[in-house]
Amino acid sequence: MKIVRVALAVPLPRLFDYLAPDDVYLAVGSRVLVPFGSQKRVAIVAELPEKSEIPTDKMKAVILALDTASLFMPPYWDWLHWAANYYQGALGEVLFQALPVKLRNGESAVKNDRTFWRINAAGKNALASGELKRAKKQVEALQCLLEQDLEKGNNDFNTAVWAALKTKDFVEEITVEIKPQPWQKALGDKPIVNVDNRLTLNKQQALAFSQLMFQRDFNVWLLDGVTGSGKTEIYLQYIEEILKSGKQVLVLVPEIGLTPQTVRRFNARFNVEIDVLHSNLTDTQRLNVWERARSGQSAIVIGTRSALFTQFSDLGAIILDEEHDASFKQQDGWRYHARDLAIVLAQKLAIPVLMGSATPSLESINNVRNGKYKHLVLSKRAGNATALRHFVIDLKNQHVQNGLSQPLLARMKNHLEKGNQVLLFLNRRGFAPVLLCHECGWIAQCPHCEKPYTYHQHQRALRCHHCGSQKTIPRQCGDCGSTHLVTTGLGTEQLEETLKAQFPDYPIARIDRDSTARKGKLEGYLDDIQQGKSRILIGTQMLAKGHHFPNVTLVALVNVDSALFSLDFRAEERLAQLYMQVAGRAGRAEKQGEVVLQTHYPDHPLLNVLLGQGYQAFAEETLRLRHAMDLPPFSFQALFKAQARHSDLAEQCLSQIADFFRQKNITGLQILGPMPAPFSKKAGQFRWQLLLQHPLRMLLQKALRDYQLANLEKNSQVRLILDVDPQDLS
DNA sequence: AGCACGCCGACT
DNA sequence: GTCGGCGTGCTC
Repeated sequence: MKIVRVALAVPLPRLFDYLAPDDVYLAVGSRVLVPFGSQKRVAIVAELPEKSEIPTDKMKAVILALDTASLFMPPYWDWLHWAANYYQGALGEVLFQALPVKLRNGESAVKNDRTFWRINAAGKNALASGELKRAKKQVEALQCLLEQDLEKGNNDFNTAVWAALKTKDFVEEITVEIKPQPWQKALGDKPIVNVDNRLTLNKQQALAFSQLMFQRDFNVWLLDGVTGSGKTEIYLQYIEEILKSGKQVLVLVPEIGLTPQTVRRFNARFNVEIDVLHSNLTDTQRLNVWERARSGQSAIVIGTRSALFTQFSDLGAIILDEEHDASFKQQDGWRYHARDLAIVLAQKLAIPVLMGSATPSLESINNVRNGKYKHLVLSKRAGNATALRHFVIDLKNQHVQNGLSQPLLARMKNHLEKGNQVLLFLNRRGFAPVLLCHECGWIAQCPHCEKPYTYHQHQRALRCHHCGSQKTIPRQCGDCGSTHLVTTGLGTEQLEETLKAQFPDYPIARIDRDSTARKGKLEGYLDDIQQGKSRILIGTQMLAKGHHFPNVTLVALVNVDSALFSLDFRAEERLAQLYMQVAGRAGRAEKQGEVVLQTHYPDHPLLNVLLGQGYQAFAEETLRLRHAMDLPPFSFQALFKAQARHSDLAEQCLSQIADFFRQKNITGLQILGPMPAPFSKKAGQFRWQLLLQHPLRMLLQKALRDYQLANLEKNSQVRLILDVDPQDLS
């Protein structure tokens, strides 16, 4: 008997040893079925050790080998180990997440046949006789089958429809053997690219393109181009070159960016095999894409964050659009950043990464400065959109109605009466309410940390989220003595109510996570907006990206203050990115566009830099401030989050961890907290957090490894999450 | 993460 | 008497 060390899909930071007969071939990276506790589970062979610490009589035996070879190609295997280590995830969780669901559940990885539904004579008769007219979907399915067979699990009808047709004996299952053929072969005599769709590059684009062509090995390129400057055309022509060299391309886009238009543009340009990984694929379809990329059948794979785990037989480049977008950060399970992981993968594969943004993250701008990334700049806009006018409304001493000032209401009225649409943005990401004086703009601040206190309504208290100190709510402004103190922030529903009362004649669309939770809802709303059925649009971040609304002429950022004084140091950066995107929304067509910002701080220096000098200047100024305060990208962070039914338990758990790091006495390590999380109580759970910060990534990593090795005793009533390089401190 | 074990309240 | 609520502890 030999020993196999396997990884399981459990969040435990260890591997498990099993016995296997000597004559069973088990490759590292292949799957096995093992008994685990009272269940049978799929595991991945991680190592084949000589001996085990576990006594032989305690070890169980592998039930079955599921693969004859590793499911992970060597560079991907190394990369996933690196990722598990860096993001402090359990190897099992990481490896399993990198596989399509069907493979996680133990289904066969090699598919050499495909099963199709085919209509039979009885089905044709049924269709002709109209006997099925009550089962609309079944009729539709049969009609599709008249045209062609449909693959099982890879079509637009659900399993219930097929089950019904099968029992009525109207359809048959046809199994066809398939021989995978590389995409070049599938292409045949057709050219890779439809040349007549290709746009001519302007001087700037051509310069950027020739730089890209000049260095074809591992390089990270930041294509920094304003909206409409033609980033996509560069991507397309770059992809063309990669394809011509016989290699495949991975295209990563933000969640909101994977629209039918994007896919259509790729399909119109290229004749090659393109696979799209979007959120409503079936598990069978996902497995197909995985298999096709791995065996070289697809030339291009387009997808969101998780598409990064597609393996390719011969990948030539990774394109990552909207590099700054928050959706590249996984926010549950093991919390990786797809942009950063893509770069590590590209390095292992010795291929280039091309990422683009109109508003690059400060991390990336800094990486350009220190020479890690190469900068490509597109500053010229292709079209001739009319210049945008912006207005800052000073909220101090204004009559404000649920966050809406009179000048804003007047401006809205004006635009609406001209027949145009109005878009109101509420930026609630990383939101924590702050107490401020409506007359002079004074903010209640912690005297020790010089950071704004967070207003806790139910506790009737102000609390500092840096040092944890607490204070009763003052009745007067600390500066001018006024008693008119207000809290920043309101919700989209509140805003909708107020606007309904103000503008009863204009239909309102509210677009946020809650109102668009159901599938297809967002698309419906967007259609209504396009057709002008909604005149006032209220939205969060979702509405800012990618959509083009030609009749929106007024865009207002209702709630800028909470971003200017957020606990999260990235809030200003996000506001600036939102502002730039929003500015791209208004006035794209012939009509004059206006952007309005409401704030108690019209003189805020960062706001002035952004509005007066643009994003680049804003980024430089903000980087200077981050540098002065040792914040990322000039330091590295890890965030521990604890949740428990009792506040004390969560706090104690983090205190214990904080003590552990304090005892280690690591030079340069800052230990901030434990402090209550900005939303300190959610769904009956109390949330606390502890932030670690170090100027050197390596030393922070070492500290985290020491912590994992120490294996501190933990209370099972506390849920503990570790977020390496957190993007969101709230 | 699952799942079993175990110890208390409200049901036929 | 027992069905099932979820706290606790373990998985090679």
